[in-house]
Amino acid sequence: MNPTIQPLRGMNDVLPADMPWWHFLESTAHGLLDAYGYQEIRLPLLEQTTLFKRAIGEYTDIVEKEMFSFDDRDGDSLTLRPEATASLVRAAISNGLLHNQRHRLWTAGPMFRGERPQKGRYRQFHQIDVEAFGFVGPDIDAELISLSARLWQRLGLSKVRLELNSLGTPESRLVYRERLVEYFTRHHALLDEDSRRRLQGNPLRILDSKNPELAEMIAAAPALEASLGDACRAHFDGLQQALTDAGIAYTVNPRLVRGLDYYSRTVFEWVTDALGSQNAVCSGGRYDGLIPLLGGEPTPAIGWALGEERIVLLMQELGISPPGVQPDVFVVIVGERASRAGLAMAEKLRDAHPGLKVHAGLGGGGFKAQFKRADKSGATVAVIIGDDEADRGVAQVKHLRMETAQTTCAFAEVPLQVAALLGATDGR
RNA sequence: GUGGACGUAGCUCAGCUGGUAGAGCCCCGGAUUGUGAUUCCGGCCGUCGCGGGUUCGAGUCCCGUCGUCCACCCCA
Repeated sequence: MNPTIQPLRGMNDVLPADMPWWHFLESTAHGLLDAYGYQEIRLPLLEQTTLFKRAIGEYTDIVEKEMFSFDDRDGDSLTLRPEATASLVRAAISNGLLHNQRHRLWTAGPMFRGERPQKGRYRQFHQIDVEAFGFVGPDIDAELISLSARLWQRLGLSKVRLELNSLGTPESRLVYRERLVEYFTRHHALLDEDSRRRLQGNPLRILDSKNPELAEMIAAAPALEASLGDACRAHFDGLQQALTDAGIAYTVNPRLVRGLDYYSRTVFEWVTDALGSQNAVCSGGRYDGLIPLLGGEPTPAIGWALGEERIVLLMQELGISPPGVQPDVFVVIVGERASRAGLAMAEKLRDAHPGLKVHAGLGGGGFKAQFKRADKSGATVAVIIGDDEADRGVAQVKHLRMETAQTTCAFAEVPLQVAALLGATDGR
């Protein structure tokens, strides 16, 4: 045997056993987005490296050390997208979607970041990403958050809570940033190593520190809220009012700052305590300034992204079982002559009832083995064909979940009998 | 990127101070030769992540490497 090949670090196979949760999440989200009037857009996985440098910020960790970048044959630097927003904005600009227009868009797929893997944090991970362009007011902020809240509700997800903050405008943030740097510089002796590093690059992130020794000093730091302008203040108030109207609970977390540079005003995060340290399952915010940065007409914009792996993990953690995918019918096939008749019967059932889930008991085995498989498959009804039946042109039809007699039917009668038994179960 | 734990059958794991691998589950077959549970019997499955070193001898010790997990960092 040849040596086996290990998968790449942080790159996972999503196995059949987990797919029901993925489908549940994706189909629920898809349905909800449709219902809210959001349109799907599909984007390339590769973009010019410049896009992310400009959008996310040249000096963020993501761009500095986590991107999968490489040169193509022409020497151009390409990057596997580390997030969707930049690509989506680029696509909107490339296709002229931003000329005095409004758009509600969503996309889903894999993202790539070269981080050290951990549970709920992978190098290839999947996001569902929702963005709205051209809406100024806090109403769209509230709609987007309501949409996410409704998604949790539909998925049966508890143990998530909403945290909210406003970062103000880039200008006011700059002023605040200076005050913060001034404050932390004054307390430089108290800062840990990480925070000293952050003081250079992204001082706002110090507010987010998990180090309990810094808690007291951080709590006394100037509050971002105080440097909010009137317009931002009103926007934030409007959002909170709308959320209260919608009955969505939230807490304002003044220390909630985002890792990406492009956010302004509203930022929010759905967090959980159930997944260890990777506690953010969905986060987003407003980024009114990003589009001109990428060469588009100034357009207000807001969006969020959820991590599919984290949601799936959380659903499993909470014991949420997705809708089953059990077959309706299992065709028990035993014997040489039964083999042909069995296959034909499975097809006949599919012809007669297009939506019917039919598993054919291929692969041989005796009656005992076939019935074990039928039982394990979760099928409701078994259609049984042995050599005996094949010779006589009949099949046995048996309900596997109810104590009723097994009946013998001519081949032609089988679809009807099957439908009758399924009807007895769930009113189909 | 930093610190730590770990990597033995498809899965969960055992294997003490080094002497050439075990259990349970799963799967397959059988228990009056055509029917799903339980029980019982039998069977299949591993180059002990990979590479090197020490040793008469390594799953067991050492080094390297790849991967997983946890915390930090970062973030979905």
